[in-house]
Amino acid sequence: MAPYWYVSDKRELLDLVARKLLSEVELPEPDSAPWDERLRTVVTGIDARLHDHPGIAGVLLERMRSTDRRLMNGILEILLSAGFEGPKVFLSYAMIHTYLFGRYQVVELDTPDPSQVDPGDLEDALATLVPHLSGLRGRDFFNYGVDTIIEGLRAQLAAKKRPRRR
Amino acid sequence: MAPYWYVSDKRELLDLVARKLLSEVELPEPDSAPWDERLRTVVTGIDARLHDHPGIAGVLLERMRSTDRRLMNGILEILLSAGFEGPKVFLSYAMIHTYLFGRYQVVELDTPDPSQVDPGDLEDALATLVPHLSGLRGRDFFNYGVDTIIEGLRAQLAAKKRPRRR
DNA sequence: ACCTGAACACCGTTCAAGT
DNA sequence: ACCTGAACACCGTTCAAGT
Repeated sequence: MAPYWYVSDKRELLDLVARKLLSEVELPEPDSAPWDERLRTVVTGIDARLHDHPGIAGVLLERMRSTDRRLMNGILEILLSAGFEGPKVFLSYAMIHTYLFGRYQVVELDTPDPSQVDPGDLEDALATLVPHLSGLRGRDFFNYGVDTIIEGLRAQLAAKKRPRRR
Repeated sequence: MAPYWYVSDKRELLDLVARKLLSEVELPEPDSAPWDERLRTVVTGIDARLHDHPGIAGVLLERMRSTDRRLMNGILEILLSAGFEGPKVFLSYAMIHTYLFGRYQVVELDTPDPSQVDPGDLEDALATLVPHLSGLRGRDFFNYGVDTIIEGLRAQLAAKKRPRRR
């Protein structure tokens, strides 16, 4: 019961834990590398911390506010240095935030036992793809997701400078 | 208490609700439009449903399994038609899944009242950006996120065919 | 076969009482 | 100032009893 003297809520307690956890993540020096590499570095650092304490990801996903201010600033600055402006900086941040912390809410998809799946069902895309699933690890999902987001952001930057395609 | 006769768990009950909800989402005809447009259509359809019942998003985020099989297949087929192969199909699906359902876990970021933020703090990227935040709506986050993911996926497809850059 | 009501375990929170 | 223990409300689940 003692914590209740310091904190008014369980939520608030978890916020503190979350902040503490993220405060240990290092931010790369501003000019140490191009923006995409720096972004990958921070995001990987965060992910490493979450890996050890996956329960905390939920707290962070829910409330951007409880994200360590220093870290959030660090990411915003990387995005600014990439060339994002105004609202785009936030839109980009929110996307990264959602993916990064949302990941840990997804229970490592329990593979439907390949032998259980009816392989005759060719209509069923899932069934025919199941064999590929067993080789995938959490790391693969993370790397692919981060790659895709970075490429997507790069495209957004390019779109700003050229005539729209859409 | 009656539900407990049909279902062994609260979780299982919510799974059924989630499936029912997604079963109402329409899938575009396979050749009706290019893959990216079709993807945007499904994803927007899902989002519309979630918008009315945001509580369900959490269930879907947690367990890919409880996603309506028909819908998941529909998305996998769109990805296949885009040119993704083997594991990449899943990696791409997982990314979309995480973002789409994760979104609803993020409480609409409570803007730190602009007048509260110290504007003198120029070190603080967040503080200087706050003015841009007030104009942003949930729709904006969604559209930007989906755009970015689609562009990211397009880049992944292109990377497959050309020599690697990384 | 299906529903109801009472009971139980569990957990977040409060509060009075301790030191 | 800070901690402890008992009490309470709330919720998921069980189970015996109803129809």
